[in-house]
Amino acid sequence: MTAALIQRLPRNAMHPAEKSPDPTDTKSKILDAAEELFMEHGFEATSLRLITTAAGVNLAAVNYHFGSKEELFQAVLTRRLDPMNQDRMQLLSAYEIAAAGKALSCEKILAAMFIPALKLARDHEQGGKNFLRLLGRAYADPAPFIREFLSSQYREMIARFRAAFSRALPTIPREELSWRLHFVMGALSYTLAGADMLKIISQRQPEKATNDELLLKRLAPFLAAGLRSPAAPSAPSPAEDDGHHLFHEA
Amino acid sequence: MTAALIQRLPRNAMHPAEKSPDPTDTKSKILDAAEELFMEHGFEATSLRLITTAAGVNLAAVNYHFGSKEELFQAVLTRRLDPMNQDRMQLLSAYEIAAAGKALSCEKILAAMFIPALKLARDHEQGGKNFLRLLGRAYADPAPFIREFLSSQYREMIARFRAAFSRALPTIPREELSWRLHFVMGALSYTLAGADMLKIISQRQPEKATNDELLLKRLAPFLAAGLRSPAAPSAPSPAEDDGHHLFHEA
DNA sequence: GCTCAATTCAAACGAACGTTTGAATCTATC
DNA sequence: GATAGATTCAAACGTTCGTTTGAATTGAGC
Repeated sequence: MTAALIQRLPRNAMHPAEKSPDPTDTKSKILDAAEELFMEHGFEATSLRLITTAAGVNLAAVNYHFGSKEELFQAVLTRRLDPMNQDRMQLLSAYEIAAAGKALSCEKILAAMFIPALKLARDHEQGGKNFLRLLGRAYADPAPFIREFLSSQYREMIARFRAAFSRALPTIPREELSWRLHFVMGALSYTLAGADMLKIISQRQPEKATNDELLLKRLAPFLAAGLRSPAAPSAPSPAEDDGHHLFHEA
Repeated sequence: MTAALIQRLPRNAMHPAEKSPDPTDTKSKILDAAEELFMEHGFEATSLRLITTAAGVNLAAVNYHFGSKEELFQAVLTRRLDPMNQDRMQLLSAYEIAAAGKALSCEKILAAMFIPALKLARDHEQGGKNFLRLLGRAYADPAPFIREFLSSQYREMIARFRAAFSRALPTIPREELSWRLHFVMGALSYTLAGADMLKIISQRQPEKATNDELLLKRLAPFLAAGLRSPAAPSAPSPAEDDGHHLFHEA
């Protein structure tokens, strides 16, 4: 049984040279096909046979190059998510340096989050266009290995941006800010994931609806207004009301 | 082969009397177990054997009472979603009548959306507490039958609330309002679905984080501020900029 | 207590799944 | 061109899936 642990993996999987951007090799073909199919059908509903057939490679190639279906999914995510979050943090640092010690505006911080995402949304030659929808769906996936992976991938970036927002909004208590950052991430991921749902709301053809650029351009001011809204009192006794007095009158 | 279409279904599935709230009969036991397990693992990853074992019923009972796994999932959703959306629309109507022709505030309209959801979140005896998380995940599920089902279930309610927001925010163009309503639905569903993700952001134990009541109490003012924010110009030429001038400075 | 329809049950069906295997093929190095 | 490692391949593995079947059980109406 211990012999089963010895996987047969390609050499570069052990100590990867980490430079195989050749879009014609087997690994890249698998990643491209998997990205599109995972986005379309979700993780569980996408079989390895579907992926390998679409990629034009042998079924066993996935287990050979990636080890398992789960590791393939993580590889699909990390290929674009890691550079995107690096871009976000670098952009935020650049803004902070340019501000010369002054606090950034909410819009600037949101721009540092959104612009790297937009770069992917526009990446038509690469499959980056599909990736954001896949990412948005991964957020809501209950599979533990996905949640843990995303958690580890996001931890550093979230911490950086939370500190930036904390400086931009000194009057908002820490806990309230955590909630609002949560809402920001939620609206962003849901918006990127659910272009379909827009049909229900707008009840018109979403011809330009898939234009992620326009979408984020409308989302940023919406979120900035919410972030800046005055902090509500910290709700000392929420235990026993009946739910009909939760919202202050306008 | 046409004989295969003749399903063996219980009598009340044809012309249902629609009143079986007995929580001890087979149908209810299946619905309760399915609600919890679908929430925990998602649709694809939850097997009928897991559900029927948890419910303490025979495997074939699902196909007998509901027809198929997909129809079971729809039954799980519709059992609580339909009454909740009815409550929302009735509450909105009550507010509008009480306002005597005057436009409602954003907070009031959001209250009409959130209070029925809160009622479910507090429903501890029933399994209503789990339902909201299941619903939030269903929003992001790529399965066509889920998307079509949700679309049909939400169409009427969304139309009603869009009209209400349109009256509350006369200065916001129709298209911009559609986007913002989309953001509202996104933040709401994501927030309800992803209690896990909060751990990443707050980096503290979410002891009270699962308190959906507190959660929505913070979400509503955040969204109201976003909804009320001044409408941006309608972006006449968004085609060819480089993404670095999307956000106005503060 | 018999009847008949509704429901439950154990068992099996065929299909599809992720993964593994061992041989075949490719490719660079000597 | 022989060698050795990396990669590809067809085939099969064992498991699990949703669904179906036909008999057993239940329960109300006559």
